[in-house]
Amino acid sequence: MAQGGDFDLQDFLPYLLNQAAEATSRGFQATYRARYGLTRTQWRVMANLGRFGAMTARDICRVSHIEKTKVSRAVAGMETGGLLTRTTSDRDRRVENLSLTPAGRAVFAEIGQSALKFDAILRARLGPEVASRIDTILREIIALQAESAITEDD
Amino acid sequence: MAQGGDFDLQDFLPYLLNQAAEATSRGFQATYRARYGLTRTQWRVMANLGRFGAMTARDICRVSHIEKTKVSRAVAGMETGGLLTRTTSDRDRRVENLSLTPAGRAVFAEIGQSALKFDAILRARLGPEVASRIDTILREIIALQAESAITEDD
DNA sequence: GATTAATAGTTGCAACTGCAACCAAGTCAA
DNA sequence: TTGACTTGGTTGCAGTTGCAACTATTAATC
Repeated sequence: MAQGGDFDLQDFLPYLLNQAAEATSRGFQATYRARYGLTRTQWRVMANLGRFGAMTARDICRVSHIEKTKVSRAVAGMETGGLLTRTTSDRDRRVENLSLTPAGRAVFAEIGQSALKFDAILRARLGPEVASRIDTILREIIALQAESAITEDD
Repeated sequence: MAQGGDFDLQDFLPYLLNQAAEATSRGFQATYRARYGLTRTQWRVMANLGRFGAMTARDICRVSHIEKTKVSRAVAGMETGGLLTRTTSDRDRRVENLSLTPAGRAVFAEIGQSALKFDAILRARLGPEVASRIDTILREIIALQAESAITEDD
């Protein structure tokens, strides 16, 4: 029976995923942070709006699994930065419809292009076989966790 | 030629990695945080010390790519929590040798065991083929980024 | 209609983070 | 030795985060 002392962090899947995620994210961060003054959450919000058009904050939370308070603050910042506008819905005045301004769309187009390039370089280095494989696996992992939180009661 | 507007966050490798990492980490976080009051960095420091015995803060930074200030603060907290001791080296009085106390080793053994279990469940769900494959790929990605930061100059 | 519950979004707070600046100790060279 | 440089580790600060508590609006129940 395995003892806790046998545990090696370097083989722990959540740790490996974190390392890989941080390694790749760090490189791209410069693009949206230094060059456009966006936080990561802001960039993600922008990416969703750029992709899907108008959405509510709640929609963004759903599709990208970001905390609603993070989205709230990101949206506030982007609004004052002139990147998006919000209009409260007539049907339900709790709801706000978010959409990128022309300026916001322009920024999205530029960062999006950098992102495509970045992704392509990354995948080129991994090779086509691995590059296509990794997507499937990662999505599987994400889905796994969504469907049921792992409960370990000692 | 691809335009920035074609960009889809859901296919962006850094994003997928982040989602997968967060999904898996969140589940395990409860174990070390709620149950033992450790931060993630503290848990990682502990895992390294538990695995390798005495190390310096600098060593920990090297092997696990954690910022030195994070390590510094984690170590301080763990010391006041009675989980580790530091003794300044005689040869070089800048250096501090860190090692777990018996209490620290006990906690490590328990969390380590939970971690092994957690990892096993995760891999079981993925299936053996994927589980073994993902390690290789992730390590490849980590190594990629280490050897050379991607530079994209528009 | 009044009461209760649910939902969209915000805010306060305490903790965590990253970066740059810092201190103390050691090295190297003249 | 003195000075310039490196290195191990800490600290200050400004920004980000997560959680719980909050407001405002709508829905449900009686």
